[in-house]
Amino acid sequence: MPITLKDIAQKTGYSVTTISRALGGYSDVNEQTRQHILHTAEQMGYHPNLVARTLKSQRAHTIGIVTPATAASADSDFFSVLLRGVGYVAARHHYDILLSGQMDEADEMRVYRHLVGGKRVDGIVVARTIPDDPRIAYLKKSGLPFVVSGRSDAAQGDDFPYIDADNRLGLAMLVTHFIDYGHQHIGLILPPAKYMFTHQREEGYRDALREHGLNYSPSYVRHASAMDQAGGYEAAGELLAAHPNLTAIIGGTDLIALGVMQALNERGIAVGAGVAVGGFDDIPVAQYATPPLTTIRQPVFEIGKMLAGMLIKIINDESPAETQLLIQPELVVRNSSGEKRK
Amino acid sequence: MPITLKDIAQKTGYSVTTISRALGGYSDVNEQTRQHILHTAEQMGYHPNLVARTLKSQRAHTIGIVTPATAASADSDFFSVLLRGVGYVAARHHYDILLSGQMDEADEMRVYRHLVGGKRVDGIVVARTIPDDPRIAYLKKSGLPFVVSGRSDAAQGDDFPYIDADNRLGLAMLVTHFIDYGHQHIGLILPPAKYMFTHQREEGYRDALREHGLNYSPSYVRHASAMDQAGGYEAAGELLAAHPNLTAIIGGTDLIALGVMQALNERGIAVGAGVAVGGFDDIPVAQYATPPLTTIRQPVFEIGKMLAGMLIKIINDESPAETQLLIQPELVVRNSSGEKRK
DNA sequence: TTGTAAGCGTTATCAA
DNA sequence: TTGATAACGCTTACAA
Repeated sequence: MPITLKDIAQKTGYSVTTISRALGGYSDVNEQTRQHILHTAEQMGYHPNLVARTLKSQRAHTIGIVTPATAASADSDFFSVLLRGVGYVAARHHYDILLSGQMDEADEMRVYRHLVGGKRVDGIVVARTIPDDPRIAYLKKSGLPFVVSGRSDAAQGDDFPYIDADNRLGLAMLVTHFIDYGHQHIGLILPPAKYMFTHQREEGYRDALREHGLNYSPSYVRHASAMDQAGGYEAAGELLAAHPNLTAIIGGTDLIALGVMQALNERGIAVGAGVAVGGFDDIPVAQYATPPLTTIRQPVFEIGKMLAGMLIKIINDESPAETQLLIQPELVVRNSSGEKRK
Repeated sequence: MPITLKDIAQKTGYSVTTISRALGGYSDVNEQTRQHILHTAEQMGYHPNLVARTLKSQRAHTIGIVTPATAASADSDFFSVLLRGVGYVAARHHYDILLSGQMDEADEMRVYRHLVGGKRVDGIVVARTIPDDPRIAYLKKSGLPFVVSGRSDAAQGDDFPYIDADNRLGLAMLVTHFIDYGHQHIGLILPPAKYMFTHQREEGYRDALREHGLNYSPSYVRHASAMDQAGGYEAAGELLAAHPNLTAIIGGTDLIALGVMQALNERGIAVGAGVAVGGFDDIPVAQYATPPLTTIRQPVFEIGKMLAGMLIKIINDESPAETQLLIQPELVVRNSSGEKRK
């Protein structure tokens, strides 16, 4: 049913080789011949078989991404926006995106091998790093170009191309903001410890406290069981019970912060005036929360675009100007901060 | 660098054919031989080249989706969630997803030809239909399996596999709810007319009014210039200026409804008590709006899952039980409805 | 039980 | 300027 070079060859009387060259725009084809071939191909509705072309050329013009097992959950917003950014730039370079899904987390390395070994992609985008990420170790060995959203282990130098929001700085900015607003007892509810950015945000918390001469109390810090509102709600309940003296609580993500707000509401504590709340990410919901949520904005869509640009350059041996980028996030103050105290 | 069947053949002394059969689990291979080959393949780190396999077998185990040009905009939530649903089921059937992006809307048919002609996908999911959708006409001709989120033209029978939320019913439910709450003058701000679901929702509006013996006034209906908050805001301004007697306004999507709320706030009209507002879609933001937004919930993630299941069945000639599904949406009453009037 | 050979549709090398 | 021929890595008749 689909038209091949052979079909055009038969119809025009030329060899497959000549058809290929005419369509490929090579100079060593008679102009008349080319016109005839182009015209015939057009009217026959020819479209190259990209599978065959990829097999031969070893170029797929495709970027691979593994969708996280959590993709069905609330957190998936981050991934969706990143993907959109990658897709935006990919389309403009005529690259496609191959999404390979995992059934569960244990499945993840299998999917990476599937993607790398399958030869259908020229490069891979890795998202949501964990400390000492095995995917990165594997990709380094594989030789396939890849870029990473996030870092994996600063101690080991992170010697691979990445773009990361400066999570440490972001959380430090938020803590500094609350200190500036007169808070001395600031709680923190972190996402699960497995994620790399969790540690970076925690570090920012400690750094900012130290910098302002405040005491760092480990018991002010808790991990939510999951990176969603329910996790934040639960952890906030525990934290509030243990430390009624807290005047501000930071959620390690906006969803966690929404859970914190929920817990406060339930206890009749006014968000802002009673206990100030801050989040991280600036998801769309943040500005619609009641009160609107103070948070740290990171440009996820932009990061996706930059990742794709970087990866495509690497694929084409163009060596991008920067291969390790730390993006400065932005403090967005809203009413969940309450009034400045003094 | 990557290991091929040939490499294993050389190492073991068997022919490529035997290697292929041993790995493929065929019965006509000596058990000892198979063990030896399996073991060697394993320790050499063999992974099949899926490009070659696809070229030979004409099966890509991949589902194609074209990302809309609007994917960078606020509306893209719908697409992201649908994609997640498709991906969820695809992964469980060991199918991958090939995303092909368009640069702009004019580019769209080119991308579909690219996807169909390229032979890298076994089927395609189409989203966000328009009346008389040319993509559907093209896919029908192409012979490639496809499923559609949405219908295209009821008059022509929509003779293709689809799953659609019952938009007509959904909006009728919403109108009926407002009528039940005592409203007689209900405005409607629709998304752009190019989308199929816009017309279905408008139909639901008219049907419900008629059913309850209320007059349908075309001037109560406006189209937003875009399917986002700004579009809703602008159109609401015009509508309110022209018809100060309206006591309820429905946004054709939640984002439009948020724009309506913004316009009301600006005029000092209380959402709910002053003018009731309703939306459609139940995006996450809806429940966080102030006041929370009454809306119609459609199970987009579920629809994505069902679409993938249906498509994979069609690909495998399993003829799914249902190929044309209308999903009943759900009315979610929140405070933007205000109190029941009498 | 194993091997030879052809073919999927393309591109590249080499002659003519 | 054009055409045979081989090759990309795999699967599958068909032989042996």
